[in-house]
Amino acid sequence: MSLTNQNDQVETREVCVRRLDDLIGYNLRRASVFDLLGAVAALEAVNARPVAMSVLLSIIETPGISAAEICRALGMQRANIVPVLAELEQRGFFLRESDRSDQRVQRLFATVKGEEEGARWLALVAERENETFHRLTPAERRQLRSLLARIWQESGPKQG
Amino acid sequence: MSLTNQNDQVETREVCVRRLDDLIGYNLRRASVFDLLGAVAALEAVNARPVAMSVLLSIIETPGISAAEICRALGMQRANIVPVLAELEQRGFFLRESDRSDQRVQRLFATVKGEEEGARWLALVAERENETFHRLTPAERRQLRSLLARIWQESGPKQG
DNA sequence: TATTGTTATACTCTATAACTATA
DNA sequence: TATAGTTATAGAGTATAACAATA
Repeated sequence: MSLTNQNDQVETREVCVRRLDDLIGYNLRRASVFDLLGAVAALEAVNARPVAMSVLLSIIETPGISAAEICRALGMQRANIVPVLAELEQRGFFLRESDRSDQRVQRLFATVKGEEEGARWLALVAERENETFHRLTPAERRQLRSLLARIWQESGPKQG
Repeated sequence: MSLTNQNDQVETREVCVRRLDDLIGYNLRRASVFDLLGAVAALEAVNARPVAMSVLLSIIETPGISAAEICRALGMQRANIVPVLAELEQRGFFLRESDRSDQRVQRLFATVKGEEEGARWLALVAERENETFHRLTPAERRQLRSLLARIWQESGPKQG
């Protein structure tokens, strides 16, 4: 027991940080910005932004999801989803339906056009990722995704 | 030869993207934001921001580096480093010295106080990373950092 | 009292254009 | 002409406060 704890303690301090490049967070940020530039470029052809794609895919993947639920899932503020939804709605990608049991919430459902467009956007970004991560093998990409998911997922509603 | 190529082709398409969560970039972004919140919180106690830390550490790690060189290394605009340097200079963390052979450039050198503060900031952020990445083992953290570094490093001056 | 959708607003970060001085 | 440092400004992205309607 105590031996195991001791080993964990030692292991926790095993990662030595001497320079900026040693920080995981720094590399995380640089890689994320690098990737984001690619995603923005890939979505330019279809007049979309990464956040809009995330919102549309949330509606497609969870039919009937509400705006507030999307915000909680994506980690964004309720106020900021309003113009995003307005544009997606104007382009005919989803419909709003009042919840019968709770008049406050609007249930969102993707149209066929919205489903097609969302799938197209996702494919464009996924294709671009082949370039962005061309230095990594498929196995390395899967592992990277798995490691990243473990960092932020199940982290609770508010960072922690 | 052609068999190898075929296998590579197959491998490139092996990573299947059906949902938003399948995108590496999405997980990259979420993990980066999650980490950044921690870094910002860790640096609040010393009145610093992540970018200011990166700039100060650049000066410490490369004595005599110029502002333009820092910008190229960190991937930021020259215009945006001005207020960052102004604050670091005002706090006495580095000195400017005109380059003798080129009067346009200023060589930047950290003071002892600046070196101490930079090391302190780095330690604070590194300590925070132990929380941020507590779900990953030390080996996984090193591998993550290695994978991330390969994504953005040696990517040329302008994304690619 | 709490939540949804919304508006308005502020703040941060980043991007662009232009200027000067030097090369 | 090209670059360094600088200024001013514009644009995203995100955050906060408040509101009406509903629970």
